[in-house]
Amino acid sequence: MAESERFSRISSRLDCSACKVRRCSEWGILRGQDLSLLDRSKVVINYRPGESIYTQGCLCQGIYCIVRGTVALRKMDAMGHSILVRLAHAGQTLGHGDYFGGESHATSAESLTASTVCQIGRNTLRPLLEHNPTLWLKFLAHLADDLRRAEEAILSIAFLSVRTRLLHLLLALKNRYAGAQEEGTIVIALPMTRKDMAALLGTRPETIARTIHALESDGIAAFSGGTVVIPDLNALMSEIEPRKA
Amino acid sequence: MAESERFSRISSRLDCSACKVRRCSEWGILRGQDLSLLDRSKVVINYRPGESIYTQGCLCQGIYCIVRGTVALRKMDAMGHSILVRLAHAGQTLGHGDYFGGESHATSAESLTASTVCQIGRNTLRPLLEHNPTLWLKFLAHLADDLRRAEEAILSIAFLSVRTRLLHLLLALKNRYAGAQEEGTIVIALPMTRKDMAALLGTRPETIARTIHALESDGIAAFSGGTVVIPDLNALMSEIEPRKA
DNA sequence: CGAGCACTTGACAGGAGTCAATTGCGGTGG
DNA sequence: CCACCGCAATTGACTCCTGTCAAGTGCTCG
Repeated sequence: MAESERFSRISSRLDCSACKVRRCSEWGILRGQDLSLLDRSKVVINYRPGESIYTQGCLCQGIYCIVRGTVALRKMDAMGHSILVRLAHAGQTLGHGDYFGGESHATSAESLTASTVCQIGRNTLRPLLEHNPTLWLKFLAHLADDLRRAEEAILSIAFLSVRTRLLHLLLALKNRYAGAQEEGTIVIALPMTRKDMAALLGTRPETIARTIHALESDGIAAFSGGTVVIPDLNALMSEIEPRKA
Repeated sequence: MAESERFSRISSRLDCSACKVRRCSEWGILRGQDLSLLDRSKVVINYRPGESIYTQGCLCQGIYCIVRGTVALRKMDAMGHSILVRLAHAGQTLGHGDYFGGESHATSAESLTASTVCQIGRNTLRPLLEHNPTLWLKFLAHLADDLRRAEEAILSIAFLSVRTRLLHLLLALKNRYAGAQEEGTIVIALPMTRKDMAALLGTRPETIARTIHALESDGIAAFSGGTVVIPDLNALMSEIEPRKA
């Protein structure tokens, strides 16, 4: 592949002070000395689709910041079953839970698209936290949000049908992956396979395929490869919203 | 009830520096000024079984530390379904996720047994965190652990049968609620109702009753009201452990 | 004693998992 | 250029676990 010849694992230098995604992330509050320490110490790594960023059970070396691309966090149990815990996007931080919680990674991170990730090691992180107490708060807020989402995922797996969960997923994907939309019609470019959708909803690929078929029969959504067209968002919404008792 | 006449909502003073559970909690690192600030500022509240400590959606006023008793954290969705997110025991902290993550509580806390809880308000917490950076780390580690457990709960609901999940639950309860055991026989005093066990496993009370019946038929566990007897732990374990492929 | 709740049990239906076969697509190599 | 391989996706057939509805029991409390 021509592109693979041009691919370089370690990026040429990226300037943190000019980094757009930094401002939306935990690192947005850094200034002066701290910012230049971050800039000097970080390691910028490029990943191709499907490549592993870190692996569940392995030693946690630091914290990762996504500059570009979409990353999937997966978790496996003892029997080899695996779920997709969540998707992470540019500007978001990875591995903070593992870094603060224990020595090893509780999940695996895999780049879904071509991605660029900055790795911030322990020795960099420590002085940054000492100089910026606000940074603690940022990570706490992030973790608290992760926890809230995980608890909501438990509720949704326990009580909602696969069909309803899939509709919720489409709604969530719309906010980030919706393309040009014409007169109320919504077009979403799915960032993952059916298999991953199944892993995200805690079900199996076959069930996803069947549910997709049902949605198409009902005219709620039309799937074609990695693209979904939702002709009428209201129809989708009205099926999601809890009926009054 | 005679006891209810003696019940007092606000406790007479408890001395933090003599508090045994404090040493196992986040507050164990506090010394001197900070410790006496905590001691002066905390509010000690007693709860009877079933009483609410805080409610999902309400404003988060601070952080809670359990001195005595067992507390259930519940979460409800828009349709009124509710799960029991986790149990919390003496020495554990409540509400830290909500305090750092947002303005309102993402779960409700309800005392299952007679409990005593210390409330630490925002104005107390702020100076404590400023003087003790380690405290940040403690809360981060606690949240990271909560998150890890929540993710494992998702895995278990998605892939394990109710029967297997119930066995896992018994195993977890054994560590904390197992009473006097004679020659390998394990006796557990359940701290909750069947309904709560169902809410903890993401299923319904009827299914719990049926699964309990099946376990008794198989001689794995004998339920009698709030007591479980497990005659052979190995039989239970061998059903849980993943079979080799 | 009656009300209410926790728990149990039965009958029943349906959603979702499993196994298996088939199709379609993209990449590889001859 | 085309055959072949591997993987994603689909579809069918079938099972059964689990939720739902309903009735009944036993206990506690007022």
